[in-house]
Amino acid sequence: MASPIHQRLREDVLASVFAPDEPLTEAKLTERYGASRTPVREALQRLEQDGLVERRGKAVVVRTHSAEEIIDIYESRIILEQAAAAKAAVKATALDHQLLQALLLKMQQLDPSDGRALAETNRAFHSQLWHATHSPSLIGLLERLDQQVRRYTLTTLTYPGRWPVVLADYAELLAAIGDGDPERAGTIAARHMSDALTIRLKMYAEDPRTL
Amino acid sequence: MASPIHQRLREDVLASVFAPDEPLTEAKLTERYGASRTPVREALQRLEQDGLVERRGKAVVVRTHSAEEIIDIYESRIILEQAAAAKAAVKATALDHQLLQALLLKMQQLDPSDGRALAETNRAFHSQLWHATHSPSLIGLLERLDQQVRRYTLTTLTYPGRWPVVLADYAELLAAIGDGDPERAGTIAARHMSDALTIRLKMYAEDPRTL
DNA sequence: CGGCATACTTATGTATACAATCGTGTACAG
DNA sequence: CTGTACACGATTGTATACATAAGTATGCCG
Repeated sequence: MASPIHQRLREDVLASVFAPDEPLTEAKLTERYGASRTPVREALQRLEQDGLVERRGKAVVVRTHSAEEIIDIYESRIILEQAAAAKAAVKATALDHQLLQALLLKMQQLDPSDGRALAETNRAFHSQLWHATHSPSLIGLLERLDQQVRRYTLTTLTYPGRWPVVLADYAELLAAIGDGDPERAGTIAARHMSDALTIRLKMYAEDPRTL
Repeated sequence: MASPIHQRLREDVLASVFAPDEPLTEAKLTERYGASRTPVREALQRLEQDGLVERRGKAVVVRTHSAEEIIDIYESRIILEQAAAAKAAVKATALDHQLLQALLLKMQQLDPSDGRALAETNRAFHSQLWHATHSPSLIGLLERLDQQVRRYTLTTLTYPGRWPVVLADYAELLAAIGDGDPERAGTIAARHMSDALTIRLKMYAEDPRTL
């Protein structure tokens, strides 16, 4: 399914290699990745369907999201994360729980100033949680949403005082999942994501460029 | 975005023109739609990403879902429909509300035995409701889920006694949306979708082929 | 008679040539 | 000076030829 150039192009887009208004001409990408137009076109099409790029007139450009769009995506994600946490509380296996515990432990030992590591491990934790639902459709929907905003690397994790709260939330969440309490797990997850949105909005208010 | 052959192929897949095990070779589709392999390949790729077809070994075949997968998708949809109804109660404009009312009226005047018309109008109602949220992400997620199971035309709408309940549910839902009551709207939508799942499971228990 | 290796057929993956279209710049007219 | 029309250039859309790999049938060996 995933061709090598599709992956490379996606990573480059997510890493903001291309400017928001820079046209991703097939010729340019052809040269960059050393492949012919056919696989390049296929990769572009996939990214378009994933919502990572869009056609502007004839050209394809990296897709940007307005503050409203990001809020909208966030709100949908709150819904889905709540549902996922609740379902994980019911469906998670002992292995799922142990893997999540291991990730949490790892996060507790990270350097809180290393934003990159924080974001990376945090993503892994979420992904693991999604998989603990054993619900392919939920996983698919959440991955889709996540990917659309992944380019906005400015996470809320480095916001002053946020990281310890995140760790506490996760510990609490795992406890609820361990107890098989879907309602509590869902509530915690919803509050957690809702807080993240609040912080993001605060960050945006302080400096709109951080969007 | 949507090329003509992509649309045609999708419609054919949704209309079960191809057998579940029939390999959709590019040559065959090339001949069927009178285009060359390039656009055919692009269409196949899109349908694959939409979850309508899948690669089995080298060949591409229509994707089928097990009972478990359909239940899983349904459960995710319950979540999203509840969220959408709640959000519509907050965001719907007067025009949205009128359009929904008009659709409901149309449904009330339909012949309850015309399963095809029921399914079609019902889908239109849902779609209109989604759009009343004015949330692109929610709309996108719901459309995605819907498309994945649209091929299983056996809707619950023709189940004995179901249709009047559906109409009553929708009337109640519109009242809640008109009152701007997100909680009530969400509850009604969730119950409605949950009932649909229950009926579907009952139908499946009575005759597993109806899946 | 059965299993495995090998050659062949067929379908997909890739590259490239050709066609069509869109955007742009320029020139001319008002 | 501005607006419009036309022509040219660049880029994407389509078709096809070629390369590669997967699946299959056949024949030989155990």
